[in-house]
Amino acid sequence: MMSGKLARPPRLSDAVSRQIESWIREMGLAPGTQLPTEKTLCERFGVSRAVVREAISRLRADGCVETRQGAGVFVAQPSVAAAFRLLGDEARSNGEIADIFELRCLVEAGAAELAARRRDDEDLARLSAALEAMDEALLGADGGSENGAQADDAFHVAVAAATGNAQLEHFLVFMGRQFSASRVPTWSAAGLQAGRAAAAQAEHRRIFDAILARDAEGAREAAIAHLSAAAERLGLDRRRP
Amino acid sequence: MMSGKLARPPRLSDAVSRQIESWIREMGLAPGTQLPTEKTLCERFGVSRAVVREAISRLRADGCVETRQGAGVFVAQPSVAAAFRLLGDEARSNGEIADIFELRCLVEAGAAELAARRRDDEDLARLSAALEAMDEALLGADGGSENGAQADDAFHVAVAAATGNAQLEHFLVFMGRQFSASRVPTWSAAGLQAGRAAAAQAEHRRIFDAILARDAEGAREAAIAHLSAAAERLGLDRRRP
DNA sequence: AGTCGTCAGCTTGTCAGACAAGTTTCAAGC
DNA sequence: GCTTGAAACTTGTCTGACAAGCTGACGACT
Repeated sequence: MMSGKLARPPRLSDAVSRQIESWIREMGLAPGTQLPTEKTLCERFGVSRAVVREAISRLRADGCVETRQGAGVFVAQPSVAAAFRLLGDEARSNGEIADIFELRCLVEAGAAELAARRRDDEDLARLSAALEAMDEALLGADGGSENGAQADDAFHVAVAAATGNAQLEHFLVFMGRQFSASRVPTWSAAGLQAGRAAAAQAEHRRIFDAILARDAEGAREAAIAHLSAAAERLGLDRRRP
Repeated sequence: MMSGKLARPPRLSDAVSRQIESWIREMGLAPGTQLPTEKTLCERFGVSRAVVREAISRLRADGCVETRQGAGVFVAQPSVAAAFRLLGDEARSNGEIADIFELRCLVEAGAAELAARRRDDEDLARLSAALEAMDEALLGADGGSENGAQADDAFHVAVAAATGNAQLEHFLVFMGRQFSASRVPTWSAAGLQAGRAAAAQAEHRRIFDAILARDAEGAREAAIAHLSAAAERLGLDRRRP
C-alpha cells in the first residue's frame, strides 16, 4: 500500500523535551521546583546545549516550565498561558477520534444554544451566506467539493461567532480543524450523488431556523442531531450505554 | 502595594516567534508555503540563528510550521498535533475571563450529563470520596482551606472521568486549572464562615445525586446551577441578553 | 531527444566555545 | 545583626563550524 508517512529522522530536542515533561509529570514535581541546570541536562542526555535549550523553549511555550535568567529552570504553576493538546500524538485509534468528536459535539451543541439566545442580524447574515453557498454547491455539481466543504466550515464558525464568546469560537475553530478533512467526502461528487450533502444541508437548515427563531433548546437539539448524523456518516462508533 | 509582576526582560525568541506567527496568520499563507530560510530570518530580525531556531522550534511545537532538514521551513497544515491556547496572553480582561468561564461551564454541563449516563461504581466511589473530603473540610475549620479546594478540584475531575471520555477529561482538567486559584477563597476560613463553602457543597451534592440516579438532565441542570453560582461568587458578570 | 546518475550548492540539525546579563551565596566589614 | 560587595553560577545571546539531507542543473548514456 505504501501508505503512511515515511519515517522522518527524529529530532533530538523533541526527545529531550518529552523526557523532561514525563519527569515532571511522573515524579509529580510541585510548581516552583527547580530542574537541573542546562549544563547538567546536557551531560545527562549527552547532547549539546542548543538541543537542551530548544527542548526547554518548547516546554516554556507549553506553560510547563518557567526560566529565570541567572536563576534556573523551574516547574511552572498551571497558568492561563498554558497550551492544550489533545491526547494521542499520532495514529489515533478510532476510539480516541470518537472521543474527540464527542467533545466537539458537546461544545458545539452548547454553542448553538447560546447562538440562538444572542445572535444579532449580522450573525444571521453570515449564517445565511454560508447556507446559500452550500445550496449552490448542491446545485452546481461541477467541482462543488471544495466550495461545499468550505461553506460547511464557514457555517459552523458562524454559529460559534454568533455566541459572542471569542474563546468559545476560538476553541471550536480548533476542534473543527481536526475534522476538516472529514468534511470533504460529504461534499465530494460521490457524496453529492449519494445525498450525504443534501442530508447535511437539511440538518444545517434546522439549526439555522432554530437560531433565527431564538429557540435555544431547538438549536441545541438540531446541533446534536447534525453531529450525530455526521458521526454516523464518518463511521464513528462509540459504546452508548 | 507593589502588586503585579515585575517586568521580566523580554525574550527575543518569543518576539520572533510571535512575529512569524502573525505573518502566517495575517498574510493567510497556505499550508505548504515555504518561509524564508533561517539565515534570511536572522538578517531580517537582526538576531542570531540560535534565537531564530528557538522561535521556529516553538512554532513547530504549536503545529504552526513544519521543518524539513535540507529543504526549509514550511507552513504546516492544521494537524491533529496542533496545540490550543486560550486567547489573551496576560492580564486578561474581566470579559475574557467570563468567556473562558462560560466555555468551561458549557463543557462541564455536558460532562455531567454524560457522567450520569455512563458512570460505574468506581466513578461513584471517587465522587463520593471527594464529597466526603469536602464535608470534612467543612467541619474541621482548622486549615481546611487547602484540603477543601483540593477536594473540590478532585470532585470536578471525577465527574469528567466518569464520562469515560479521556479527551473530555483532559480538557476539563486543563480548563479547571485556569480557575484553580479561584477555588481557594471559597474554602478559606472566611469562605467557610460566610457559608460559601457550604453552598458549594450543597450544589455538589445535587450533582452527585443526579449522577447517582442516572438522571442526565438533572445532572446537567445541577452542574449549570453550580457553575452559575460559582461565577456569581467570583463576581464574573457577563451581559445576559 | 529522452532518461538517468552525479555532484555542487543550499538548508536544517547539531556541536563547541565565548561573552553578556542576571541571580545567588557567602564572607568581610560596619 | 545588618549591610555590602565580590565571586561563582545560571540563563540569554552570539559566532563559527561541521554533519545530514534536499534540490536542481549539468553531463553521460541509451
